[in-house]
Order: sequence, then structure tokens, then C-alpha cells
Amino acid sequence: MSKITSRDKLLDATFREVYMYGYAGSSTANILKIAAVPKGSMYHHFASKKEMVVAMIKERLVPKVREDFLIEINDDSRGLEIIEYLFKKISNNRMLVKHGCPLHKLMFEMGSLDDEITELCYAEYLYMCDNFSKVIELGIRQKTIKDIDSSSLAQHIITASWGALSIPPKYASKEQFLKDTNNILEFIKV
Amino acid sequence: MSKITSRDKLLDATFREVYMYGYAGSSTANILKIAAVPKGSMYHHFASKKEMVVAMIKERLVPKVREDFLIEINDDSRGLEIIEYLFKKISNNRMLVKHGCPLHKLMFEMGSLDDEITELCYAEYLYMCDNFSKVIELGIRQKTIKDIDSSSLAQHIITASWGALSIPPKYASKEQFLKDTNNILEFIKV
DNA sequence: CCTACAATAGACCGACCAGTCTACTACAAA
DNA sequence: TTTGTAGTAGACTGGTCGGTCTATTGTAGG
Repeated sequence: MSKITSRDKLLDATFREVYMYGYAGSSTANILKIAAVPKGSMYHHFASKKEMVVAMIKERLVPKVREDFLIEINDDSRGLEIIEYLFKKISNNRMLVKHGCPLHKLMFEMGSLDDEITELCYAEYLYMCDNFSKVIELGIRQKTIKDIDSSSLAQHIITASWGALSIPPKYASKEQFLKDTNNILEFIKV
Repeated sequence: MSKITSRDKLLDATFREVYMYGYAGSSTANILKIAAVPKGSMYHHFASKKEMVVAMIKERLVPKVREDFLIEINDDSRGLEIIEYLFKKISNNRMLVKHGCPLHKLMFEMGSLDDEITELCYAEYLYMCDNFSKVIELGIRQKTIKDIDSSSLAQHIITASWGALSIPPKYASKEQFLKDTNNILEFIKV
């Protein structure tokens, strides 16, 4: 039995706050209130707000994004179907559809605000591109995906999905996302 | 001869600051410093920071986006070529490539922060979709663009371009954007 | 039981935030 | 010339920001 530590509660609260209101839009005071942890604890575990966010990215945001955009390659899986299934999975994730990809949102905001955090996010974006490339190459070999430069196609699929997910929560819907990503699918089909 | 008023200087500075650092990330103090205008003037012209940003959206951001994403339909213009030319034009706009579409950036940030500003941005997004739809319908009639639901296609082109433009300034490049949007073009071609 | 250290707790700090206030200036209308 | 008003000017306010400080508590090792 592992109990939930103050550190855990802080990272969870930081993820939620930064995801919803952005880095600049979220305050330590609010994070502490949500986590129900006193200020002394926070500065015992982390040197600063930024360091707490850096830890949050590594220990919460990155694992979450890897899970949400997870691509599993089995022996009998087809490249195209994996992407189709992924879009379906994302469309059923209410949080993603409403508030966008947390990695995209943070990376976009931090681009002009902090180099270290931007780099951290961008590295994860490159990792995603790599993963997608492999699936695309699989699909190309199976002749279910068009034979186009796989890394350029991976980048296109990710950024286009991110764009489709960046419609404000009030107006975003599963249907709109599926309609949008269906165009991506139609394009990559052989 | 129309002279530059304090109000103009404030709107210009507000656009730059909010574009670069976001709504939450920009301060009135900094805007006043850049505009070289005293605080009293600002609160004489605008009731609050938010009202100043609302005016900035209407009088600076919207016109700028309409110019950057301008689509001109002449008698002898072809639907596909208009989109091709637009992507080329955007790729040559260093500011857009590095910092993204200002409308997209602000709308994405404000989604959970302020309904009024979100609505204002979303209305302009719908206007863009409408404009793109018309060009797509033209292309369909000319048989240079695939005969797919034009409004869904318009939405796809815009959100996918926005996604391609949301790579951090440090890593974004004209070449990466063109490679990315070329996939959109290849898809819509008949 | 004692010691030592990790963690909790929150009062407190200076800096900065958006916004207010009063005084002053420029200028147009009467 | 007088008067009214739009605009300029910046000192000031209350509240919130990230971060520091000291005191206390919980707990594992001796």
C-alpha cells in the first residue's frame, strides 16, 4: 500500500491548473489550495514554481500524453487501423477534445516565456513524431498507407490533430474532431 | 495627416505583448512602458485591461489575421492555386511561422479563462471557415479540388495550418511549415 | 528513550499586479 | 478671454504574486 504523498498531490494539482489556465495563468496559491498542502511543504519538495512544473511535466504530463497518444504495434496490426483507432480513442476522451493536448498547449504558451520548459516539451514532441513514423512505415510496408516521407507525414498527423483539438471547450465536440481527423485519414490512405 | 494617438500606441503594444506572452503573461505595466504612455491615459481610454484587449482584438488582431490569411477570388483564379499561394505567403511571414497565428494562440489560451474573449475569437474563426469554404467550392467547380464537404475541408485546412504554426519559435522554420502544409495540399488536390 | 532529519505548517516579505485618484495640460467652443 | 472637456501624468492603494523564515510535528535508526 503506497500512500499519496504531498508531493503527489502537488504534482496532480499543478497538472490540472497548468492544463486549464496555462503556466502564467496558474498561481501557486491556488495549486496549494487544491492540493490542500501548506506552502512550506511545496518549497520543501521543489525549489520554485518553475521547478515544480518541470517535475510535473516529467512525472505527469509526459506519461499522460504517452498514454493518450499511445500506439501499440502488435504482430498482426495494420498501420492505418492503428491511426484510425487512435483518433477514435482520442475522440472519446472528453478532456482532450475540450481542452486540447496538454503537451501542445504548454509548448505553445511557453515558446516565448521559458526555454527550458519549451525544450522539454519539444523533446517529447520529437519522441511522438518518432513513434508515429514507425507506424506509418509499417502501414507503407503493408500498402495501407501512402508511400510518402514518413517523418513529414508523422509531423503532419500530430500537428493537424493538435490543431483540431485546439477549439475552445465551449465549441469543441467529438463529432467536429472526428470530421476533422477523417480528412487526415482519407489523405494518408493508399 | 493623422497623428498616432495614445490609444493607437496602446493597442499596438497590447497586440505585441499578448501575441508574444499571452493574456495572462502580459502586464499593463509592460504595455504602458512599451507604448510610452502613462497609466492615466490607459484608464481614460479603456475601462480595464480586458476591455483594452477586447478593443485590440477588434481593431488590430482581426484585421491582421484577415490580411495574413487573405483570400482573393478573381475571375480567373483557381481554387487550388489560391490555397497554394496562401501557404507560400504565410511561410514567408517570419512572425507567423515563429509565433503562430495570433487568433489561434489567444483563442486557445482564453478557452478556460474568459468567455467573452473566447467568443470573439471563435466568431472570427467561423468567418475564416466561411471564406475558405467559398474558395474550396470554387476549386471543386473547377475540378482542381476534391469534391468533399467544403465546410469540413475548410475547417481542416485552418486547424491543420494552425497546428503546423504552433511549433515553438526556437524550432519552427519556413521549410518545416511548407513540408507540413504540402501534405494538406496533396490531400485536397483532385 | 533519544537523536536527527524529513516533512508539515503558516506567518511573513518585497515585488508586482490591476485599478483609483487628483492634479495638470491642451485645445475647442462660446 | 473664459470655460468646458478630452487627454496626460504619475503617485498611490489593496490585493496577489512567488518565495523565505522559523517553529513544530512525525518518524526511523541508534
